[in-house]
Amino acid sequence: MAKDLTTRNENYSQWYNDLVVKAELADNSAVRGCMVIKPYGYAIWEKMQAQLDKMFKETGHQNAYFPLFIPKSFFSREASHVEGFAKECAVVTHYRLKNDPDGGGVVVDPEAKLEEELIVRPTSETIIWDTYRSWIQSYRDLPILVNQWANVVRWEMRTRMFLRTTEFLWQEGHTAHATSEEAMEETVKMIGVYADFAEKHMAIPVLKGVKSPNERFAGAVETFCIEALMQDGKALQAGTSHFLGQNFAKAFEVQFLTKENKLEYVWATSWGVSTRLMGALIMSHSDDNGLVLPPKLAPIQVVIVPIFKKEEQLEEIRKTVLPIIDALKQKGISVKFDDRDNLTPGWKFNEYELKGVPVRLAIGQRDIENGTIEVARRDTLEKTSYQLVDIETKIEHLLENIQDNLYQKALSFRESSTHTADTWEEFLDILDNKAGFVEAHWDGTAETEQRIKEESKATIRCIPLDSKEEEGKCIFSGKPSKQRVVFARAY
RNA sequence: CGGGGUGUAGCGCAGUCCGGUUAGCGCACCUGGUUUGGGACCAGGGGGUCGAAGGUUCGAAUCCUUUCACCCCGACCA
Repeated sequence: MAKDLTTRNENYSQWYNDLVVKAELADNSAVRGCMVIKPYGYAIWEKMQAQLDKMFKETGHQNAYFPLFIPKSFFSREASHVEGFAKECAVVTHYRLKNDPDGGGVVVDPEAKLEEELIVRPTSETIIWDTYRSWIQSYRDLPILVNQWANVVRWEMRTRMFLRTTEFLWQEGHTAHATSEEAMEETVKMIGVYADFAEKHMAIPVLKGVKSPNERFAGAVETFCIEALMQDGKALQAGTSHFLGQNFAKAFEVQFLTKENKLEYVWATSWGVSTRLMGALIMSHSDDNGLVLPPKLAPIQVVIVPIFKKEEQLEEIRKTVLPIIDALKQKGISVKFDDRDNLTPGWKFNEYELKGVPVRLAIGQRDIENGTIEVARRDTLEKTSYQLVDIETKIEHLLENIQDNLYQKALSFRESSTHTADTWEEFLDILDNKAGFVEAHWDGTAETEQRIKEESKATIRCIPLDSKEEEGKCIFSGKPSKQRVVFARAY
């Protein structure tokens, strides 16, 4: 864990930004609130995509693609949906530019005004449900299990790299079902897929739960989420899965004939994760030396740094190392041999630590003579000398060990950062002095939730799926409550 | 939209208060040499409409006016 992360909250944004830039994950761009994802950052995203895509296929889903532009009128079909998104939409009003008659530049051609404005999608429920109407006639057309990889635009007032950008990359699953039960089952299944991905691949423990009505997706009947805890003690919503009921089917008139020849509205779900997961990854594991990547998502899992004085020595190292590289690649491990001669080993060590490469091998004259290689692990920064015999298996196990260790570390951090509060004073004290998750009783009303948010800046992150029934009193109103919910200050 | 800050070489910055040689430093880059087990060193070199526009002045990175962009804090955030 990065030292003093909780005490440097004020500078945490700066620290986070610097890391994103220095590790060459992304840069701010010329466009307000947008960012450039650099090749190294994108390579991590691609690994996430590949794994998620595999998991979607394994659960029976197919990919498809829908338009970027959505006619404005589509948004007004579902009342709470438009209310949720109207404030942050980019709107296309014209389709042409022309030379500025008063100067050298170009201006929007007033002649080219669109009759109906187009909205750059902030999410695709509307355009997809408008399309599904033509795909669905009978129960035999169901279920539809479709996922889209796309970019979306939300004109947020304040942005942060990866966590909240004006344009972001994501996937959005949109499914259509014949029954409520089946749709709910899908919703729960997909939040499970996300939780598995977060824990097994990103090495980030997450709480699975449902959102309070206030925090629900605009247009959803129920929103399931996974919530992760960052090292500064703030929560991050890492993924959501929504049970949409028949809201969108009714809004877009999507009906089907049942076996019994009865006309019924279709049941829907939608679920998504975004490049925000990159932010979660960075903030969960990084330390003062830079990024720490879990082996399963690291574009480079092993880097080999040769230590040499003369070209002949490099040649000798290369001869020793080539079979090792082959053997590692045979095991599906990605290896980089950094034989650049214009940088010193020390420089390279720092560079790869900054970029979070899980395992670093260093080999020089001394090692060649002894038949050894120096192995450094990024998570603990430990250095050990290994015999070259069967090195690929040892590295393979080491990578597994690092993956596991990162998860355990993050888990014990979360556990030690999860507190219970039974009074309002206790609640505020924990938020101000300890941060993290706070388990507390809530009377279940939106009014109380709102007041708590206003007075403490903390929101209900979720009502955990596994939370036990427990009699208690709401920390704010004192009214009776049947279970604890999880509060935190959040991104 | 409020409060604060920053724009000077690819990156990071000094210089601005108090106007005055040819606008400087570190990193990076190029050439040569020595180096290389935790961000090497020496020598030489290239790179700038000082965010933009207007004004004051003999003279503006520096003063005045206007404007743009970005960052941080807040409001906002399925």
